[in-house]
Amino acid sequence: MKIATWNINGIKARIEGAKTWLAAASPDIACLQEIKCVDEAFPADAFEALGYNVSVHGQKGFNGVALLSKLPFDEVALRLAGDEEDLQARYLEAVVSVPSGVLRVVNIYLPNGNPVGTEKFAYKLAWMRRLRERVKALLELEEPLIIAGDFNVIPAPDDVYNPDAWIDDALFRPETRAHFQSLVNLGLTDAFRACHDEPHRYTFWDYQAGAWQKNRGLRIDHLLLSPQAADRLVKCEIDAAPRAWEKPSDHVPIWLELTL
DNA sequence: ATGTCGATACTTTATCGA
Repeated sequence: MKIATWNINGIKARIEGAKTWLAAASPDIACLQEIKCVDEAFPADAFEALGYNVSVHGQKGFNGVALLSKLPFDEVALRLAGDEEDLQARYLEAVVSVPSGVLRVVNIYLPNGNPVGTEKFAYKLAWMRRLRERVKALLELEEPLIIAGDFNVIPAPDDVYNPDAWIDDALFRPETRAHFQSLVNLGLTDAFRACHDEPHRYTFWDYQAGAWQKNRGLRIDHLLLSPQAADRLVKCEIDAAPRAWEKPSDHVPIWLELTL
């Protein structure tokens, strides 16, 4: 079973690229972030035509996540527990049935948090604490579980082209990295790092200043696995090719294969 | 290099978020 995550940076602007990539890569489940549209505007029919069931949690203009699955959804949850007043569309959790039992997928668009020192950074850290609480509860189910998405976290200095230039950024602040480590320390496996130890492998290149051409990127899109999922991990790859396409997202897909 | 992109609005050029 192949599971992918991709911050597409606007589904209206990216529908052709998304269809092209999905048709070629054919993941069984795809987690999309930053769809930047309301539920009614999401082009579900285009993905249904490719064989996907579609679940959307959108909002006007910003954020927004969607789950595409060739397997039907048994359960869907659209909110991250812990703050009833948080209305930002950044979370979508689903359960599907697989031959070995169930697979649970949590699709997240974790807050960016810049600039540091503002309420945005406080919101990011609070959101990470809420995510940790949810994941802690889910791990007690002892199921294959994947937390996938745009984490807006650079886990280590080897995951950024120039760590010194990023030390004051919300994606790389010590507090951010500590919160991410605390999440992983619940017993999760970073699927990409379980399969690859080479430094400077990226999932994002800024649109500005020729970042893609100069390979000045960040590894901020992640697939974290429960022990039951990690035991079944076969491979995990970043597909950087779409970054060179016409009208690209600034992120590229990352996917993994599990034996389920 | 203040270098780009996507969405929005009392739109045709600004603003915001990333």
